[in-house]
Amino acid sequence: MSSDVDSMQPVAESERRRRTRERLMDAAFEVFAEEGVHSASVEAICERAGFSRGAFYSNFESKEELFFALSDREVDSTLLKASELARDVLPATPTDGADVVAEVVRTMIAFVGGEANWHRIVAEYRLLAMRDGAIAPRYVDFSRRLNDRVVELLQTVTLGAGLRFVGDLQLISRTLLALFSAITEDQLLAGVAGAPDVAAEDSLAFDAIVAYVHLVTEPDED
Amino acid sequence: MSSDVDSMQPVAESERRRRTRERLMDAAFEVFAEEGVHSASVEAICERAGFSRGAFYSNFESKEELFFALSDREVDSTLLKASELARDVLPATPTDGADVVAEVVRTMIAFVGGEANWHRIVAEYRLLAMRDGAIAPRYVDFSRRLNDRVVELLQTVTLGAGLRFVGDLQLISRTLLALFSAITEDQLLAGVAGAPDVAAEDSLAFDAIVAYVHLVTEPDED
DNA sequence: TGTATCGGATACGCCGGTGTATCGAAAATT
DNA sequence: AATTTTCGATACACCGGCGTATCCGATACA
Repeated sequence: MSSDVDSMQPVAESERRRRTRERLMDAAFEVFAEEGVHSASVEAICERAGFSRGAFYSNFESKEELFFALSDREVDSTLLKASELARDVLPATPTDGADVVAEVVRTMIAFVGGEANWHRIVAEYRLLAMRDGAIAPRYVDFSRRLNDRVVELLQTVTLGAGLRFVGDLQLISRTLLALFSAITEDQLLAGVAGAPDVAAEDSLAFDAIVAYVHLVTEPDED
Repeated sequence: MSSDVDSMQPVAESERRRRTRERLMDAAFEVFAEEGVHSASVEAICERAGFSRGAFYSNFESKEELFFALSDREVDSTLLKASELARDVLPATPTDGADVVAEVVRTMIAFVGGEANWHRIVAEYRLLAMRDGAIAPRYVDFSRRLNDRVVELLQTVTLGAGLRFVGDLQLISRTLLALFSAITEDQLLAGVAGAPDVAAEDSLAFDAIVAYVHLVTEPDED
């Protein structure tokens, strides 16, 4: 028997193994975004990562396990970014524009909108959840945690020109998330079709969200 | 040469052929919703429809062509239903409840919310469009036409207790559509996970939409 | 430096699904 | 009723991708 009876855990994976898994997940992120989880072949993922299928099956049991590992990693990263947005980015937004709300919305779009592939993956994650009872709880949990994070954000943040959110923050957060989804989707769709670079402002949803924020904010007596 | 020089068009398809195509589309509708367009095999669709693959390739060039034909059919049907909603269903909504807005929203959910599979297909349609420049324009067109239809609806409809929408109807429509999407997704997700039958009211998005409608309506001086 | 272990590469057999070519029955046409 | 046309069924060859078993080089350890 082992001399150390306490170390029965699956023995911390080697650094090499960890790197390999990361590279496979990086590759899967791209391939999933481009082709979709179902169409993406294990072969394509391995090729992108510069590994063989042998490496893959040595690190993951199946494509599904890889997808779960990947989604966990990206969900954590997304929640971290949301915190960062509330803590660092939003407070630094310039407040000299004509419409402060539009400025803030623009800032948020710029912050999260660049991640086109992540939006594609979230959209597919949601879709998979709408079909598969094994995936649904995972996605719902992500969705709930993201909403909670945004509620925190709304609680702590005061917009540039002394504007403050009023009303039920849960509901406001839910509405904002729905509208932000709509904006990023509009942008993706425009990008995928002809138009090379459309500004967020071109989206109907952009105006919708600005109008909405105006409805649910009021001057903050400070 | 033909005696009738004018009839060079692809000669109206036979009734039999039309029925076969319909049955194949019906089957594809289900299979696409359950498994997704990519994973759905032509074989599975044919089996569901009670045909062989021979029949399929005699009627459609490929799975993609079938998908386009199907989406056209369903998009038309959806737009028709939206008109029906504005013309027949909404005017008949009871107005005796405590919260007329909630009542109207419930009615609309009941009207469109039953179509779980259609929502799955729309979600995938959107996702495919976000990846493929050939599909994007089709989806954007659908999305735009649906929004226009809802704008018409908002223009003509007056809610039960003499409430009227005020503000930019385009933006309101866009917001409502985003929130309705959110509600139906919440319901689907809850259904797919454990919960057998959750009421629309259990969705955070339901409260969000009721709150929003209150924000953008005012008494109609009639 | 020798040896053991680990981790990725290679090679193999297998299967589901594809698209086509051919055939036969049913329907339309005369 | 005879014949032509239409349309779906059947059969076939083919391929991409899968999962495994085995091998071999690199790395860790003594």
